[in-house]
Amino acid sequence: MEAEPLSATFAALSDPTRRAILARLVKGEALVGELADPFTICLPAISRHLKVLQQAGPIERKAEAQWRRCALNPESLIEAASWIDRYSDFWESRFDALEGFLKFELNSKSPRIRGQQRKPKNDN
Amino acid sequence: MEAEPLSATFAALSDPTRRAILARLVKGEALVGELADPFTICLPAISRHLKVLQQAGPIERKAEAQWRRCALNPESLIEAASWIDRYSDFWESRFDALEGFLKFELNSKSPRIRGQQRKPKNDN
DNA sequence: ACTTTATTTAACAATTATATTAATTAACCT
DNA sequence: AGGTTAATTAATATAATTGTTAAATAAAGT
Repeated sequence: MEAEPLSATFAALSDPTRRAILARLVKGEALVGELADPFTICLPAISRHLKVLQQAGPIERKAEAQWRRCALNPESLIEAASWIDRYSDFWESRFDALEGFLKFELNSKSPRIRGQQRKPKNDN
Repeated sequence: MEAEPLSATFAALSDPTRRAILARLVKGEALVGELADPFTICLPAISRHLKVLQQAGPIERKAEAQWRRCALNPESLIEAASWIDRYSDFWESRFDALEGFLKFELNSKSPRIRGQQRKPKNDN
């Protein structure tokens, strides 16, 4: 519940329960009860996590009678990813340097393709 | 200062002072005093922020006499970016849907290139 | 040895976050 | 109307975060 959008988004992502909720929602929309199901913590706690996620941006909730259907709203996640991406130049140049060092003497100076160094997606 | 690496990294990024410190370090290594300079908060507070950043991964500190030289250590940032990237498929399919809608009737069904939809890098 | 410089740690206060149980709201069903 | 279901809010306890000032560490300069 930070004033700055980025701070709020990163804070929202800093909790494993909330990340698990997002991981669930990427598979499709869900009601609060469905989201709460896999967790041992009480429903009000989940409700608060959802509120944090909504206020920080990553999810939206629409009322359907007595239910609340939750869905991903990726805009803020894009903002967060974009912020971290400022450092991709930095780490890519580092990887390039390492790669260059490992390949030195072989086909040195041959142009290399950038990007795609990012690690494969893993769970939670 | 979370047990889980990802939680710790996102928590570290959730503070604007710490993000500003990282933004400074991408331009090159710096001593604690230099990092503290632009801020109005006291030095011990900065020192703690640096400790949080180090324990969460994004920076490393090496002692040089009575100085501590701080440098980026992008590994954990890559992990964080990778985590968010799980959602890129989701938001890209959304953008594709929007794009497809806007272009409907024109050259519909023509294959489109994926990726590069990410927003340009902005400050802090 | 004494002082200065750079940084960290300790002690403390204020704020924020998280979980729990109990109470409340709101819509549906009969 | 009365009861059930879904979810949120209130009240409360506890823990974590952040900032401040004062004290401690540690190396360098004199």
